[in-house]
Amino acid sequence: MSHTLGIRQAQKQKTRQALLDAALGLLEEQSLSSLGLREVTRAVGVAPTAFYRHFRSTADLGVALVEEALGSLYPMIRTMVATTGDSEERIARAVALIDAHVRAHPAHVRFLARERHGGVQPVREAIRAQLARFAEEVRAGLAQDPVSAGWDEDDLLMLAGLYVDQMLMTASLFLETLDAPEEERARVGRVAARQLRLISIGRHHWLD
Amino acid sequence: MSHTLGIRQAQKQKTRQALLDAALGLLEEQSLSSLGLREVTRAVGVAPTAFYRHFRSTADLGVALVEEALGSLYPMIRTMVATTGDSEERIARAVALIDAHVRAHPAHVRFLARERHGGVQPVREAIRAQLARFAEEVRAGLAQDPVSAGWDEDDLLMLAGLYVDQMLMTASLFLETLDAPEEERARVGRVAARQLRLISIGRHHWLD
DNA sequence: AATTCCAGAGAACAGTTGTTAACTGCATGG
DNA sequence: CCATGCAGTTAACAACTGTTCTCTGGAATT
Repeated sequence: MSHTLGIRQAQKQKTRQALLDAALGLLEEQSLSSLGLREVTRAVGVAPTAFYRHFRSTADLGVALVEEALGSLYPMIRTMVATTGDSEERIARAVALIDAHVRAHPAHVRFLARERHGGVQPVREAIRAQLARFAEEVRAGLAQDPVSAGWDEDDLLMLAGLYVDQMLMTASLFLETLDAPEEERARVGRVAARQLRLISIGRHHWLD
Repeated sequence: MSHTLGIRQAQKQKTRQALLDAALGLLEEQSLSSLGLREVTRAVGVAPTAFYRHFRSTADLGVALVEEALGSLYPMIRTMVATTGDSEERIARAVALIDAHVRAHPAHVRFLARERHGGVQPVREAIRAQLARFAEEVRAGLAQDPVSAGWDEDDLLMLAGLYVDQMLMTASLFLETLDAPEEERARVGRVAARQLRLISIGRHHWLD
């Protein structure tokens, strides 16, 4: 399946990845709509015109970053959905997973939170579409759960959307406490767990 | 209390407001971090240097916009908190209020959703601080409700935060359907109502 | 009526931006 | 081994940016 790339294609992909990484770094303190193409190439140490060999524009780069950022998020969602145990265990696991993901890929989380409502339409749309796929995945997972017996398909998707949004909000809060005292970070985790617990309780009594 | 401004101060405030309005308009298709000072003054029809008579920088303008945008949101929150009736009535009222607010002040909602996680730190901080005030207001309202008898103060604030976040998410979704068919907009409203219902159910069984 | 104040104008600055065209050198396929 | 392809370079372009300094006209103060 996997074909060894020629040294030419390999070098190209390496440069492309360097551009993506540099962009993510620069986006720590600005938004995509203010990210300049020259700025990115300068950070990589490559000529401005080289940018065009990989991307049509910075918006195009943004769409590529969506794939990268959500690509790293996808396995986490799968893990969360696949996790077994009672409600309380699953909640604790979920919060811990979010925490770990933010530590592992802070720039990815920042990018998603920032550009989800950001100023570049194609990027917003790409994020929306991918998050909808995630919600669908979560819905499928919820459908397996005996608690969901008798649930409407629409209601399951509604709940899945709530979970996805909540996950992103929590991730963003963890991000803001990345270089705050551990105590603050723990507080954020506790609040997030209780919010998930409240949603879980609502879920159990939905059909009353 | 109210002092009639001299024509000088009046003219100054008029220009300032024109700058704020122009900025909100320009931010429809970009983020604050890419908004140029010249761009804003050009839209108003005033010399670039006039900008400095009102704001130190575009970040400063952003903070002023936070006050404007949240100032228009505040009355809505008060109304929502003050609304009486059973759960179902209050939810319907809340969704209708959000809908009406998005129609009345789309640019304000866009600005908040966009810059809450945006690339300008002082603006993010200003929004965070004001939303915390809103959550406190909601918490105080919830505390009055008999349903909240026996609730922890922390848990009430946790719930208030959930409501505030949910309100902003819903407002942002309504915003995206501003020029979509009415059917789509109604669908968004129904999903938002069901999410609020689920949270409400969780609230009623929290102390079980 | 004379003086001070100050919102806004005008011009100029050094530096930045995206995009074009024509190039170079090296990996690749025939 | 030679011809083609193509990632990355160099140079130049007009347009734009934030910021400074100087100036002006009319409102505010005395």
